[in-house]
Amino acid sequence: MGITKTQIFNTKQNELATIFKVLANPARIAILQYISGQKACICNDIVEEIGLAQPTISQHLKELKSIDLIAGEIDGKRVCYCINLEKWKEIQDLLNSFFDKTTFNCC
Amino acid sequence: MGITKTQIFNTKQNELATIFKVLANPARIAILQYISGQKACICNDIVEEIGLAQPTISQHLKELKSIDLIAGEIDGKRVCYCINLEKWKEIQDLLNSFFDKTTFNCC
DNA sequence: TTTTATTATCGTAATATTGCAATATACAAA
DNA sequence: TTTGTATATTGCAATATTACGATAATAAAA
Repeated sequence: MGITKTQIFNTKQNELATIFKVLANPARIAILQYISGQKACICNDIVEEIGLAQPTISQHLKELKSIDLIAGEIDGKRVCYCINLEKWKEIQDLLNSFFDKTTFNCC
Repeated sequence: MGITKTQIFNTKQNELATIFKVLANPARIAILQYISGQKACICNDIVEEIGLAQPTISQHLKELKSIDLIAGEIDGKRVCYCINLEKWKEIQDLLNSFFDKTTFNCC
């Protein structure tokens, strides 16, 4: 049905899945890598860098913002997107916790 | 278009996205947690445990198998799914490497 | 004010994903 | 062999995602 039965699962499971979903796209991975690689605060050279249309990039940025992975700072007519370090580390910890807790094998 | 322009991105970016995509579903998270929580080798009590139809679970298991996150051992008419510890840790390392390399902020 | 540049939103087309009923397959037990 | 049980596959309906053209919104520059 294309719809996920979130009611069946607990909050943590759904939260984890949501985070993974935001990261589950090479364009968004590339955007994150590009933003983090810049020393100065960079705006939408991202569009030129990535090679997707401006509305597409804008939409991907919105999804990254939806879990606070990045933040946009308005600078005149430009917007500067930066990685939200606090959230970034929080998510890394959350994923590691998932991987560590799920490491026991049954065979 | 629902289709991702993978040609635009490099192998590592696509690989990362694929891994995230497999994990981007609460049912698959729950399956992994359930499998790893069992001391004995557990088969499809998963269907009963999770609360989705058998074909649905079977499909999710197939996706988890597609990146070797789990392996299925045939035991008579039953199949025992276990976490592939080696791959599991490999993926955890890969994700940590992504998070570590992408930690520099621009603002 | 008009123009230009930057970013966001809307609408839409194409493809992907989720979920399940029906069915097929494989194997063990009777 | 037949029956029952466990798992996989197929086919389909519903919804989600990806991408982009057109357009709106915003702000600086002319």
